[in-house]
Amino acid sequence: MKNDLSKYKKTAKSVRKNQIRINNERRILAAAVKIFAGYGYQGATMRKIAEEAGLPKANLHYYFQTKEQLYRQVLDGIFKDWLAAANTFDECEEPVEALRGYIETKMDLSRKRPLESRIWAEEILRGAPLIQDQLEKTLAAWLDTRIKRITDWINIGTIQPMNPRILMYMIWAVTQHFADFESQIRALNQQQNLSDEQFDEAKTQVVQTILKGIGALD
Amino acid sequence: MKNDLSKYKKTAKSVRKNQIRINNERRILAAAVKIFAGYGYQGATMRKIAEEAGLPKANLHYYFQTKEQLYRQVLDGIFKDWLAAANTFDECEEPVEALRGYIETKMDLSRKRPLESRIWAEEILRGAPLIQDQLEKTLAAWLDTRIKRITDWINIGTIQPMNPRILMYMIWAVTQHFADFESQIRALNQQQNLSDEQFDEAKTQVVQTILKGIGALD
DNA sequence: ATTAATCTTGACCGTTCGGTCAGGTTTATT
DNA sequence: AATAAACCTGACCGAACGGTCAAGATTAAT
Repeated sequence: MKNDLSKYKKTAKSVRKNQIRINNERRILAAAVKIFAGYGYQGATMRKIAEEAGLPKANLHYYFQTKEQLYRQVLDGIFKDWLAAANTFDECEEPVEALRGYIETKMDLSRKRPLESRIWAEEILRGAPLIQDQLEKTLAAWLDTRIKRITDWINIGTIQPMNPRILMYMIWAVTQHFADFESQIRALNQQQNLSDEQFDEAKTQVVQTILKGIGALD
Repeated sequence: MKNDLSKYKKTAKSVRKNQIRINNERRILAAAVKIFAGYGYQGATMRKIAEEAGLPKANLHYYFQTKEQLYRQVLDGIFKDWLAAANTFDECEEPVEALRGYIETKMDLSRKRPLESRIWAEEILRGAPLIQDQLEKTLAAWLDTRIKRITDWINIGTIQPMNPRILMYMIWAVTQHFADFESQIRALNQQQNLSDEQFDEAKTQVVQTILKGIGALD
């Protein structure tokens, strides 16, 4: 009994971890997102991340053995968010509303989490050295099932014939552009970030243009 | 006379430069494009660029005093290409053909010069620290005049009402995506880069979707 | 043929990087 | 109260970075 109890406690602890550990890992990861997004993987330094987190540099290495491991955990978190947003694609049976919902969710994600979008973009830009597996397996599988859905819509004549894969590329490109190229958009908008109203207008126009462009509207 | 002659020769020389200098600067710039595109500004090292160019590192510093100056010249070259492509927008009076031509030119540029596109994208991603001026002045001016043209088309009813600025963002986003996210597209295409046929299909669909999306087709 | 200008390069320098570690402190367990 | 486990951190390390420089080699001008 004594044995069982201690075993149970040990397991519970290792699963739920210590509160200190939970807190510090969160702080470090949040700081890492900011610094990786602002400077890129190579430009980011453990010193800058430590400063941002308000912790000594050696402490980072206590929780994350190497810079690469810290970066991997940041990427993992981003990928999970990405997949969560991606599943809004399946919430509607009807093509117009399914696509509209997905595009709007992706736009909202770009608006609310631009840093994460930029980290992802830089990783792809560098040839996706650390996430190639995830792209080739998880993302490819996700894309294949959605392509099948779109193909069904085409076959029953709800939307016009086209290559669904290219449609998804277009959606990703446009929605993520508002996060990844934020500094260019700002420079072309009197050095002001898009206001909520401007962003809403963009969101509406993006949805309208794409849906109309594939013959799902009008 | 002797004085005049020597002065003239000096001027001619400094304008046309030496053949050795022309050659080596070209070699170094070509190597720099490859390395900056592959590793990013911070990840690129003068050593790697020197190896790629087949020259000793110290020689790079003879032609380009600092890494930043070399990078600036690379960016300048890219910006010039960008503007040259951008001017195809003005070649046609008619909106459908003007937009089609511009989109196709941008797609071709992504296909033929993906490295340059990626360097540009990374610079924007990092907040455009070195090209903010060019964005706010040259690019903003270019965009404004094209927005006026599109607005005219809207006012005479050739294309439907919308925000031309957002249309341009969408065009940039989609066309550059095929260069900037090439490694993601490859991972989702059985680890193969798009074939010429696949790219042509993408080009056609991008043009069709956007033009139809703004009510310029069908 | 001589001089001047340009080009080339191995060796070197100060700085900063990611990462380590010993030894102290705090927290949890018994 | 005592012991163990987890946490903290200043000081340090080898490697790699951008950049420099002196001295020699090559090319151009007279």
